[in-house]
Amino acid sequence: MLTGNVKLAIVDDHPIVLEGLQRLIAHVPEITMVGTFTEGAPLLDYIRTNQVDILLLDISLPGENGMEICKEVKRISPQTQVLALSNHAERSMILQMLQHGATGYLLKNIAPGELVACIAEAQQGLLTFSKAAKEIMARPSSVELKGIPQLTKREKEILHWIAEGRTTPQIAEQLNVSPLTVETHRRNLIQKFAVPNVAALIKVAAQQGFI
Amino acid sequence: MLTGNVKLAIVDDHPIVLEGLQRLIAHVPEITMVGTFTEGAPLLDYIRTNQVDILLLDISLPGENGMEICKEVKRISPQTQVLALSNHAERSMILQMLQHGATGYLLKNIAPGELVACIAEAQQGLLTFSKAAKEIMARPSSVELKGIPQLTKREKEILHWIAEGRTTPQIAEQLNVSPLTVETHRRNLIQKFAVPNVAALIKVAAQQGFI
DNA sequence: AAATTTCTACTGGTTTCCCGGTATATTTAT
DNA sequence: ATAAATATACCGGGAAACCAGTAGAAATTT
Repeated sequence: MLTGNVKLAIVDDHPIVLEGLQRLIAHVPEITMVGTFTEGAPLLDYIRTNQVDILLLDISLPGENGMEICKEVKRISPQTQVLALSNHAERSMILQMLQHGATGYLLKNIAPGELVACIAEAQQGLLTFSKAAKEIMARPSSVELKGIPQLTKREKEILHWIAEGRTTPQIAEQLNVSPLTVETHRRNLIQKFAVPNVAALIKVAAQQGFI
Repeated sequence: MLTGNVKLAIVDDHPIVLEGLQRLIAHVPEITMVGTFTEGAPLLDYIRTNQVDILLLDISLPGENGMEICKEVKRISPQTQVLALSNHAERSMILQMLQHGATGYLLKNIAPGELVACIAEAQQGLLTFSKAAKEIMARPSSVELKGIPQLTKREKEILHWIAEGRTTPQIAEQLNVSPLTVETHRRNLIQKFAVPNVAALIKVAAQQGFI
């Protein structure tokens, strides 16, 4: 599966994990470990001047944000494929990492053989997941789907325009109704989502896929 | 790969596609086609009273929103695995469908054999993609990653609290600074994202992964 | 050391939002 | 047919957001 030589880098704050991965990779001639890092900043420095094909990125570094690092990596070096490596077994976390440009998500309980297979897939420019991650993705948690309010057609319409940045008077004009009507809908939206204002409304509505 | 009997339903507005899929599935004894639909509403009625294991859902139905249908299906019948079937070859579209509870994404140029393999994977409760979709997901478009403003630490902090629904005075108190300072940061955020107000700010910031 | 960026803070004014209510047609569902 | 949900609209008032500026202190970068 692996072709040519893969330059691999790893970021993880646990030295043991770095050790283990290094030993593991040593057995695979097609993979060259070009760098191991325990923090984000040195990694970002490294990729500015060196080629890294695949990055295994622990996204739960203390005091840092794995997503930010991922985004920055892709900004500096778009051809680097980032594989998130994490204990976080939550659907929303996986989706967020993908949104930040990750090309795959591996749970830390991954088997060595599976890891190599995933690296190979990533090298070929393919999305890849560990099996456990695939299982999580196929099981939308009931928490995620619960508590999602039912919106009427009109409410969805108005929600959309609010998210676009239109004010109440502007929306009213657009829909040919009274601003007071639009305001009522807006208030109903805020109530249905149980949030204090539009800012929070847009946040939760976006999270729940309404926008 | 396929075990037992899979109850499959399809939604697609092109009769030809329905025909073709039906023919294709007829060759696979483990899959039973329990329903074909050209609109969302009849499908939703059907799943309210009948078991469907896997749903192939065309997400570009005229006058309907595939995401809404997907979300509704998962609400009514969480055990139904929804495979999005589409021509839309965009990363953001795929992510949105996953966010709405889909368990996989297949591009319409999928090979018959691959389709059956994907159905089998979905049946096992695993996330699944057609190969073309995997390729798209591994190539975050530069457009997506470009045009993303650089935010300072303070701005990120304030953005976060705005999204939580806090008002300017509340944030000021929390951070022990003047409300006027918070307002300045807020205005800088609105300017950096080139949006008219906080509602739009939260929308684009959420889309770009800041929230 | 100098330049740039970031964080801080202000004045004064307009618009919009948000809250407490109430209320009547029109659909939609039972 | 009757009940429930939806879309429409209003009043009054206080709080917050938004606009157009200016500007010094602190931290960072060059």
